[in-house]
Amino acid sequence: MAQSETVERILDAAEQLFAEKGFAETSLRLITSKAGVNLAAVNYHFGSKKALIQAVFVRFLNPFVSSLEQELNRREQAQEQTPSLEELLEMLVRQALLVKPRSGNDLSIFMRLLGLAFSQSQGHLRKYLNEVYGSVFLRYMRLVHQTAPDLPAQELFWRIHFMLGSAAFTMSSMKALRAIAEAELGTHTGIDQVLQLMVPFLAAGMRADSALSRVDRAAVRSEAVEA
Amino acid sequence: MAQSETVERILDAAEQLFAEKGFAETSLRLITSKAGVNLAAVNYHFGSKKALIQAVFVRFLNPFVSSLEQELNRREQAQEQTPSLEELLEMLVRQALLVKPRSGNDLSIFMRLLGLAFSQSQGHLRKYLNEVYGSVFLRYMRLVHQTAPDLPAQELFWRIHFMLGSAAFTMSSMKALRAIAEAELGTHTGIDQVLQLMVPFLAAGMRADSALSRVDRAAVRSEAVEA
DNA sequence: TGTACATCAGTGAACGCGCGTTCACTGATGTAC
DNA sequence: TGTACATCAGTGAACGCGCGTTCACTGATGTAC
Repeated sequence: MAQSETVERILDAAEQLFAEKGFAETSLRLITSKAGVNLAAVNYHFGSKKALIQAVFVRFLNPFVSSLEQELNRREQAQEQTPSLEELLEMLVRQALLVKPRSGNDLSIFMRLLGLAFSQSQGHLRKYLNEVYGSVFLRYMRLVHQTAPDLPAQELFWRIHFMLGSAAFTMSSMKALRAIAEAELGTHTGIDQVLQLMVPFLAAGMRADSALSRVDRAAVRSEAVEA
Repeated sequence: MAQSETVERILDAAEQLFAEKGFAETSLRLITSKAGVNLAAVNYHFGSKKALIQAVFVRFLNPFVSSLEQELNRREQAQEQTPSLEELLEMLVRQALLVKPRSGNDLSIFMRLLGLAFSQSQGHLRKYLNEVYGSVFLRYMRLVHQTAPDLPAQELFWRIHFMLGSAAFTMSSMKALRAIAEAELGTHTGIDQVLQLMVPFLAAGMRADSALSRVDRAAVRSEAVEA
């Protein structure tokens, strides 16, 4: 077998099976038999199952994150005005849709893995992803913060995680939900459409009146009226 | 041991361990040793691990759902006007906070299990919960639909699942997120506060302008102007 | 009142299975002299 | 040009482990006659 075509075959099979069944439920025997390679090859090339999981994520997150980083750089150098929340969310959607399909349903695999990374990750993965991509994530979050400068930090924190939850859950259940929608409503919805539907929902949620500072701002307003 | 105190001890231990580690990662040996009962007792009393998982959910969902059902009945008989979306969401929050604590941190266990039920359920559980609680769920959803009668059915479907995602993710990560918030922001946030923060976020998301019918309604408005 | 039997919660030990990992080995290719 | 050695991708079989489940059994309590 030509120099390490094996590695690619393992990554391809693992990526697809992880997306279908999750990490714990996918055995190395299943991966290697689907890939048509020897069982021991995973530990030979990657060292362990944990390392294989990380390698799968790196392979598909690297293009995504570096393309996101380039867009952030471009915006910074062009000194464009601070993007709106909708623009920021659509930036993510665009990067996601740009991910070059290796096979046909690659986008749905990508979605599901992204969702799993947050909801089913076992600590080691979360820690690893944070080490590798944490700085870009922070940079993006700073821009999100700028779109809601008056929101109390505490409320911003929770709303960001409400958004994250919507996205992670939707993406990890994307395939099933699309099937249900088609069966119950008779409407076929593309993955890109679902992501586009998410943008106004999340943006409106972020823009909702603060539940924490409502009292404060009412006080501020009445002071202004008195003056 | 008095008549089936064993059953309660198993349920208590299982409930807590499932919430801490998830279903697959919690072995029967761990559960029975924490409960101080014999390993074989689980299969004697429940039949299988799957049946134990279902029993755990039934025990804590039954009071929650039947109390929700009573409130729905009460509203229907009093012929109150259709509740607003905020009222509907707060109804859930209230039922959740009402769940009588068996032990100290029972509410956080309840939250986490509810979140896991959606994000980590292995089919058999989802199917079972749908059979048992599906009708109440549908009844509640019909009320949600009434708060947004003009939203296209397709968009309603997806927005409901965006809400579900926010809630499930937040609840299943509640403990970790509250710890992070406390470490990074120095603010202690109660579970009830987090749920209250979620209400305006979700309600605003549901109320956002429809991305699907935007064009249609713009057309309707311009027709009205012309007339 | 006493004896025989049935029921049932609970037990201790073992079973079979699938898992991730390890290990000695092969065979092809490259490198040094 | 030929020989000896090193490197390295890949292999087949086995190892040890923890898992859910099963099974024969115990001992207490209830029931029938």
